[in-house]
Amino acid sequence: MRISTKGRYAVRVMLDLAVNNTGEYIKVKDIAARQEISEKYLEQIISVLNKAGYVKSVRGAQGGYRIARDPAEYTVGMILRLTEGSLNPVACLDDDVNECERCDTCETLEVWKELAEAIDNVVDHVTVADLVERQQERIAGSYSI
Amino acid sequence: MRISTKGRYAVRVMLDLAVNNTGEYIKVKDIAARQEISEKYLEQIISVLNKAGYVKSVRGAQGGYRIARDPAEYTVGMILRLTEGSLNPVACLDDDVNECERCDTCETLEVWKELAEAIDNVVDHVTVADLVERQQERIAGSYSI
DNA sequence: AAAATCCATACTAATATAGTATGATTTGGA
DNA sequence: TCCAAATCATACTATATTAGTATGGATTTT
Repeated sequence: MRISTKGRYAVRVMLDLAVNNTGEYIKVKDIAARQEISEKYLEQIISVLNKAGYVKSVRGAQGGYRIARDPAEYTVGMILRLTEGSLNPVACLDDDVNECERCDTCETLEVWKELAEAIDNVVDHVTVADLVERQQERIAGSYSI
Repeated sequence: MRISTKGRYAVRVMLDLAVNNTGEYIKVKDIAARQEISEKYLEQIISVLNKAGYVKSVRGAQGGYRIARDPAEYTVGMILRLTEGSLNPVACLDDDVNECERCDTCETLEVWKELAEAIDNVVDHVTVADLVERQQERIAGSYSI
């Protein structure tokens, strides 16, 4: 029941791009340095975000990435599903995979449904904008100590 | 974010033992047949339940297993944590593993905390007795059609 | 003694994870 | 025009996990 680095890093990339968004394009190298993630691994992850249109890229020197739309439009759930695949705790709940014969009489399936709903309810109600806001609040708070 | 067969089968074993509990000891072979799970794989899983005292065993001919205590005393969460390990979505939340240096300033950690709470809230509030009850209701309902 | 059953451990094939490595392509600037 | 800096694409790898299978020992009833 672990979220892999791929999904977690993707969320951090989106947050990083949102926080550091000035309209300029941001280099993978800079994100990698701030987030302490391997550059090359990050390239692969951000490539997924790029293909999905979550970020915009410019190639060549002075190129980089920026977040495509308003951070409030991206939920953690969207980013995780994109990079991790389904967040359902069992394959029986995935639309495409309905191979299980026992579903009609499977008492545990109901539990996995509740679990899936609980998970969705969290990740689909936190946006990248929320994370930006929380971070700014935390930084503001740390000054007053 | 998938629950493995090990954990899911363990829940089904406990449910099977609860439903079929007559005081007699139940053979792995019978559970495996009802649940359509490999006998040998089931042996490994039930062995974990046995070592934790969730089931009682008797060896030799006419031996088998029975559920140790009242089904209401076993939550799905207990069974999953026993067989799967931590249900936390990230290792940073595990008590023993606190290696991450970034935890103090990690905005995403808060999301994983909320997620962990949501997950716990589901699995810790469904007991094996609940599953037994639901199954009996479903069977009772199917007769009246 | 034989059969049935749990118990213990080793092994394996397939897949996923978390990256590295190599190099091609594009672009701004000297 | 050419170089350096960047994205883009793909292949490779080491490790761990998953989902079992295989082998045989220990125990108990018949």
